[in-house]
Amino acid sequence: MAPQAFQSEFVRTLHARGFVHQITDAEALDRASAEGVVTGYIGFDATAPSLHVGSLVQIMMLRWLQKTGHRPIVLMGGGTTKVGDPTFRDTSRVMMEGTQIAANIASIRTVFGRLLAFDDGPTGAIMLDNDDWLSGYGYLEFLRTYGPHFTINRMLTFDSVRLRLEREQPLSFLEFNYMLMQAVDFLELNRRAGCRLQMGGSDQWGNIVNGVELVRRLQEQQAFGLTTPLITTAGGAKMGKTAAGAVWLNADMLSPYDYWQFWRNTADADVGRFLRLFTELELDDIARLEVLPGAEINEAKKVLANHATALVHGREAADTAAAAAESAFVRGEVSSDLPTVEVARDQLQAGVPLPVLANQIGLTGSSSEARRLLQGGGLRLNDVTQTDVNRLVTLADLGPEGALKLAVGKKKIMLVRPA
RNA sequence: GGGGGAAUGUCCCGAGCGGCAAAGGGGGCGGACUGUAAAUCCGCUGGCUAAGCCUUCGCAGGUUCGAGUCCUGCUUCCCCCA
Repeated sequence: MAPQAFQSEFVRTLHARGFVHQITDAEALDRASAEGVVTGYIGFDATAPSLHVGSLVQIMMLRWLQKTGHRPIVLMGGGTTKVGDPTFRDTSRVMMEGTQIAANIASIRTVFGRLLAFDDGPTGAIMLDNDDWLSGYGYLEFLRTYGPHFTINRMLTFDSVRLRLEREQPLSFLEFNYMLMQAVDFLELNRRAGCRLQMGGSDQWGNIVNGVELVRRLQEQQAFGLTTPLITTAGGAKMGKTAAGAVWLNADMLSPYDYWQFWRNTADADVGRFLRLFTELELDDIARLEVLPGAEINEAKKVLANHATALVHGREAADTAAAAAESAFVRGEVSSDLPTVEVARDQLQAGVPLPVLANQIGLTGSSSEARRLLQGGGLRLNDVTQTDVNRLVTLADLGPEGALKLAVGKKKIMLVRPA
């Protein structure tokens, strides 16, 4: 079916913006979306206190779902996280404690408040936790109820299982059951909230299909699955990893400034694709931006950074980050919006070896790393490249604004103030 | 139950006759060149207020001046036989 032929705004939009990898029954989903409100869900792991940009594609789909007149469900995997999703993982995941999981869910929840409209209307978003039903099942009950609907023969054919076995890596029985739990999630959501659509990354296809089938068998109703392509950078790398670690969505784990920088540093070749996926700009505008020649493409990257940051952190934080970047990179000024760390005045009075200070404020991962950077000419104090490992930093290094600027490379910049 | 293999730097893959902070890649970071891009070239890629000290090769012991390397036991995985 050609993209233009889609009747529903929902399917048409996702298609046009590059979200769609596979759909279980595209025509039927399109029809259902054109006829009325479709309730759809995406499951999120609760292994960390924040989601990262790897989940952003999924989040954007929930936004579009709601924007185009349907109802999104955010399903937190409180129950499944106790088991650990083995899908396309080489090694088993560690099991997590309930209290930790609950804390993670609470933290993740804060991000969704800005991204989706949670209200009582027909398209109001809702958030659920699969622990609510999964932990309630008794073993025999679960086996009797759902066991008959799955065959080992079939389960072994799913790539997620097959590849693990082929690579001769262990797959525990616990993990093997993961796909059953995810299928049951879909069923429960169908019963509780009339959910008919599950979306996810392409690696979730097998799990999603299982859910679609379970709903069809037990509810005698057609359900849909939709997966996104794996989003990689033009360099072929999985998206969202930087030296500093994952690109978190929670501001307390990655500052809006760094988040803005992440998008600003997008490779030329990725700009158009990312604008379509991670902003809600009109496609016509994006088409204009992505073909900007040479260095002008940087304007498109700023637009991308502004919009992407505004979505997650708000307009104000995005503007602040953009302004800080402008002053730091374009004018080379010390901006108070740069990440700032306070250091005891006494310490500066006495003098601190530069590598020790760099490590102390978290600019580098270790003082040894700082030393190496220093020797390689990669560390600057107040914009002057330093090479002396024994350089002492003192109060004399403070600038007119009472702060000193430490930078690793061109992009990792921090301010130090005495306290 | 019996026999044979495997586990290496907390990103990954992977070499390693008893002298090892441990070859070589990939990835990442820094530098040069640029446009806060890509490509290319060069450097770095255990920790420590550091000419020194400390910790690393699945786990626990042992032999030795000295163990990733040899011996014993254990754990996990793979293969063959039953």
